Parts: sequence; structure tokens; C-alpha cells
Amino acid sequence: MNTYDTVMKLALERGFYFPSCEIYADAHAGFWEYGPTGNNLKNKFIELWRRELLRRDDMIEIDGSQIMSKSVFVASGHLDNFTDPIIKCKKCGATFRADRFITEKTGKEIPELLSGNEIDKIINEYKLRCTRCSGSFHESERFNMMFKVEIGPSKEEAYLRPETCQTIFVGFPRIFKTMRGRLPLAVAQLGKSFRNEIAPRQSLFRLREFYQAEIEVFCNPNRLNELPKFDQVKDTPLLLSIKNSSHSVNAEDAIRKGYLPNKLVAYYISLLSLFYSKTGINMERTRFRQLSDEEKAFYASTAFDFEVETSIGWIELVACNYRSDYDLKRHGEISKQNLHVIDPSDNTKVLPHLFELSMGIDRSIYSILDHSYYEDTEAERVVLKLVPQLAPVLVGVFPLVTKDGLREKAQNIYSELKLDYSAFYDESGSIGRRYRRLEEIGAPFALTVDNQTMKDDTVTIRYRDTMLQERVKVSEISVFLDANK
RNA sequence: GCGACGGUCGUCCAGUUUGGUCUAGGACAUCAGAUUGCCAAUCUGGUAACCCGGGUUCAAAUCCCGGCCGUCGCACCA
Repeated sequence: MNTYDTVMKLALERGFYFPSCEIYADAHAGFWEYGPTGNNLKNKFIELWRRELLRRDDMIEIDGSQIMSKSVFVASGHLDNFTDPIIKCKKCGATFRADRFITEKTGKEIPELLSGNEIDKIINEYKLRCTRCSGSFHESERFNMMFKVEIGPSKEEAYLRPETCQTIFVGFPRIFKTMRGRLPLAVAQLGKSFRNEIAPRQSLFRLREFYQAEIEVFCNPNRLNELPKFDQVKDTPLLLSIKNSSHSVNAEDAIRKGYLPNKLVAYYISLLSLFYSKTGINMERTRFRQLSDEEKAFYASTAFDFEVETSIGWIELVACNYRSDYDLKRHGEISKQNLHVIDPSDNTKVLPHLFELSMGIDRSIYSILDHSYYEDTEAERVVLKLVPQLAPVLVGVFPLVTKDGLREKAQNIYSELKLDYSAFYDESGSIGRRYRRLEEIGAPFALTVDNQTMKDDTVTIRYRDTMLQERVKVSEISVFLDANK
């Protein structure tokens, strides 16, 4: 079994994640649920995100609505660009991207937004047939990857957001005013997004409903190098992949050598890198890869993907896009609102540009599990080497035996700890089995109450990775945990 | 969405070829009890599955059809 399969198995067995609606035969692909263990891990990941990115950089966080009106997506471009024209063969049912198919067969360059009628006309004109079975085609259709919803009895058209950032953009004027914003201003949001993927696959990787954590940095495009706080991160080591060649440089040199365009971009990429290095992901198996023009999203002018190498290949965890003024300009035009703000540093009116960090939470969670999974063949055990901050359970509390008052002593210790730490109590079976179960969900510490505890009020504390134990006074447990969490 | 292959306890697997002996078996996990008392020990007992729907048949886990899910390939991937 490869690591993907073993992680999948562990996820199912230990309650990390599992298919949504799985007891029903009509459950659809692309929907997954976090079980108790995975939910703890995800919550701790998010808490680390808040600490290492939002609080560190004084960002502000909002929580926007998942259903948004049609106009939002007229403005954002998703209604047009998120739609693919497709043609289906009448005979064998094969489906093709209409525009690509025509270009390939006729050599004709097709404008991206050709109407269905025009596509059908060209198909007839050139007598195009299915490449697989030579069948003729149905009339062309459009497949939109957004989920449409109907609002109220009149069924007004609206959509589930395909990316969380749109709520940040449309909320920007009020957020900026009420929070007395100054550029650059970073607004963050954690929430769900929805994409009607044609072929969702590989559990947490290609989902139809998924978590994003997005950070939108509103900035003055004329001041991208005026950023004093850049000095705090200028020595951050970065692995950059530019046009297929790798560069290991610090943030300052990355700018000097032209790999990164400016201090603002370099600053946030550095913060992101520092954040991920604290999640337990092996940073030597990551890279920031600059996207080619063909790979970039329709709104991005410069784009880097933060990628991580897992057992199923290199995976994009974060899209770092310089979106320029694309979004605010479009929302300004369509809504007819003025989205300009004053930059008090030179008293000019400016339509902010945007640099975004668009993080996939579910993929990050998988990557952390993938990099943490460890089979200790010598001790015949499976260990998730999660960093203590992310462990679903921080500490297990076990009585060595249940008699002679050890059970009650252990239960007392557990009661003392459980409000402040993710603690877990277990007295069933042998002590070794309890240790094994605990390390499979990545708990870094186990406390065991034994006979000596009753004499000197100390317990053993066992380290997950080394299996070594030492004694610590019951009164010092919190001190230990605080120092190691 | 197309194609190939697959879907049996929580997990992995046996049974499907050749319909009946399957009231579906095993291992691990899990629960209860006993025992031991610091690393998945032992013993006893228990819980627990044929993906869903239809068809053929005296009889379907097994054959047929449809759907759903999974893996892989193609396509897609803001």
C-alpha cells in the first residue's frame, strides 16, 4: 500500500474524514465530512493560521455569506469564464470542449466567448464529427462550474460562491471605512466554497464543497516596495521554481534577483512559508512555483502556487495571485459604486490592487497527514508525527491499572486538564494498546498513573516519537504541557 | 462526462469462475468478562457485512440490466 492508501485507511478507521452521506446509495462524489479527530486537527490548523498569519500581520477577518447574487458573478467574470462550451456526441456520448475541438479540427482560432449558435454553425459548416465513433453532435451546451440556487418563491437566480474572496471584495467599502483601513490592508476569511467539478477525485483533493482560507491584501500599486515590516522576514529561506529551474534563496535575494516582483509579494510569501513550516509539513518537499501564462487564472497577472510533494504527487496548496485591480474595477463598474480609497501617505485617490493568498484547507490537512505518517517497523506501530499544536489529542491520561485507587487518581488528573487541553482518558485493555491507539492519532504525550504516583504524586510522561518516559510532578503537568504545546 | 477494472463486517481478505452445502468464513480492530501489570500479551464470550434498485430462477453474494461510489486512463482543473 502506498502512503495515500494508508492515510486514507487511517482516516476512515480513526475518524479523520469519511464520505458524506455514505449510508445512502445516491451519495455523490466530491463531498466529505470531517470526523471528530479530523475536525480537531482542522480546528487547530485554523487556530495556527489565525496566530501565524492574521495576528502576526494585524489582518482582519470576516465571515461572509456563501450564497451570492448573480451580479457578483457577472462582475467577477465567473459567469462567463467559469463556463465551458461543450459538445456531446449523439451516438457514443463522448464530450468535448467545443472551442478546443473546433480549433484542433479546423485550425480556426475561436474567441473564448462564442455563442452556442455560432459554435453549432461552425460544426455544421465543417461537418465536424465525433473523433471516436464518427457520430454527429447534439447542439452545444454550456457547463458552468458554479452551483446555481434559486432564491425565494420567485426563484431569483443566485450562486454558491466558487471562491470565498468575492465576499471580501464586495464587502470592501464598508470594511475599509468601519475598520478605519489604511493600505496595505489584509482581509482574511475562512469558509466554504463550491465548485461543480466534473470529476472530483482523491478524497480531500478535488472536492465540490471545500474549505478555503483566503487572505486578500488591498494595496497601493505605486507603493509595493514601501513596506518597513518586510525587514522582519527578509531572511526567510524560500524555495522558488521559476520557469522550471529551482532557486533556494532568502526573501531579500529573491527580490534582488528578480524572482519575486516586490517587497509586498515577497513579504506575504515569506509569512506563508513561515506558517507552513510550523504545520509539520516538510518544507524541503515544497516549492513556490511561478505559473506560466497558460496556467494562470483569468484574473491573475502574476501567480505563484505553493506546492507540496505528497504520495500522490505535487499538489497545489495555496494560490498566490496578484489580481491587480481586476476585481475592484469590475465590481465598481457593475455595481456603479465608487470603490476608490484615499492613501493618506500621499493623499492620492487609488483603486487598490489585490494580492491574494488562497489556501486550500482540506488539501493542507491531507498533506500534513501525508507528511506525518510514519510506520515504525521495529516497534510495529503506526505513528502520526503531528506537531503538538495540531494534534487532535494533546495528551492521554491512563491509569496503569484500575485498582488501588489508580483509576480515581487518573480521572482526577484528567478532570483537571480537560478544560485547558485536548486531553483523552482511557482505561481499557493493556497499557501498550492504549499507547498505540493514541499515537495513531498523533497525540504527542501520554501520562500514566502508576503505584508510585500514590506515594510521591508523580506520573510518567511518555513521548510519542521516542517512546521514552520520565516522571513529572502532578502539580507541574500544566507547566510541562504549556511549554510543549 | 467517456472507457477499463472493481465494490462482502470498522479494516483487509475468502466465497462469485460452475447459482443450492452461505443461517456468509477468517485475520486484525472493537465491546464485555477473566488474567497480567509500562508498550498492539493470553483466555472466554459478544457486536458487526454481501453498495442501491429491478430482472431471471424453485433458489442469487454468485447470472442479467440500470443507478451510485472507488481506482486508473482520457478530458477537465479559475
